[in-house]
Amino acid sequence: MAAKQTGFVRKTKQREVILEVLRSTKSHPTADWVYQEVRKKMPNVSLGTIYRNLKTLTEMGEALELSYGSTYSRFDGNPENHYHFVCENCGSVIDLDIPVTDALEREVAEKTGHKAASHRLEFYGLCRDCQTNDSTNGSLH
Amino acid sequence: MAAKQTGFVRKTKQREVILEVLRSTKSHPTADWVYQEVRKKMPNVSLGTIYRNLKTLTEMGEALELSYGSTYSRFDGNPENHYHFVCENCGSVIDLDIPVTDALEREVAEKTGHKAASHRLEFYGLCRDCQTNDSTNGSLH
DNA sequence: TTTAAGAATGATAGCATTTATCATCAAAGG
DNA sequence: CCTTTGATGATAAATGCTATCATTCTTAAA
Ligand SMILES: [Zn+2]
Ligand SMILES: [Zn+2]
Ligand SMILES: [Zn+2]
Ligand SMILES: [Zn+2]
Repeated sequence: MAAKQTGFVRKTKQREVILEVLRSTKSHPTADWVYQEVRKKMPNVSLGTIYRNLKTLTEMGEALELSYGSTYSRFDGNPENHYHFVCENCGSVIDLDIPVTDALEREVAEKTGHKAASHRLEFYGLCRDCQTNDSTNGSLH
Repeated sequence: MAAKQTGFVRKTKQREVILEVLRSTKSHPTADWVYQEVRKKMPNVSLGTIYRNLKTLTEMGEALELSYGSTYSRFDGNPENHYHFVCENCGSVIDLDIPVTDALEREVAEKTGHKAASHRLEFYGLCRDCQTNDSTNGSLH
């Protein structure tokens, strides 16, 4: 579950491009979206390589894996902890510029005895765009 | 995606037992765990019926669907919003008795313009039990 | 620069969870 | 009792991801 047992991590062109693609967007893309983008630069890349490297990058602390809903993961090229807003109309996942409060973790430790090392906070509702456009149901991409 | 188009929801023995089982535990079980439990009372119940009704119950506001990680969903028989602690050692999901702060949603609306209708907060770390037992890796159930 | 070790890749098969299908059953209302 | 139609059980299928493996490529030592 941690890094490989005896091996080390080699630098590959594939992982480089994958990280490049991941950092080029704020859309918190799925593995398949990354796959399609990477294929534009490396037509022969394998989907398995995408999954493999997204996992490796996450373990290396270069990316975050998000999972809203149970069907698929999204990935985040910004590895620093931050909060997200998930629009229930258009499906977009938006970074929030509000401070990460470690005070919450202390509160949990004090009140419950469970020692939190991290926390995750997400908001669900209507994003700014979907409030003005009164479409009943957005595109969801 | 919402309730069925023209129909209505009938009362069935299956859904009754499923909700009963879901309310009988605080372990935030998976669909398969619910399935095994319901089978003890209704040996011929179908797994499809479990999934179908867990979805229906969630839509009815009688349960919550949680998704930590991307492999499977957990369900919560307590439909009121509350926060969870996920132990990274033993895998258990624990209800937290700390107040739900709607102030966070107001802060998001003020600072970002995105109108949050709900939010979700999870903590990750070592639960109380796993701190005292210095096992390197718990049972994960 | 060559060489050897083994990590990473591409291709593909496999797996686990969830959803769709459909004939049959049964809840609700008259 | 009878009709309507939502719900069920059994099963197939879809989805998202992981495992496998022969081959390729990275790395560091010779
Ligand atoms: Zn939106
Ligand atoms: Zn983000
Ligand atoms: Zn624990
Ligand atoms: Zn709970």
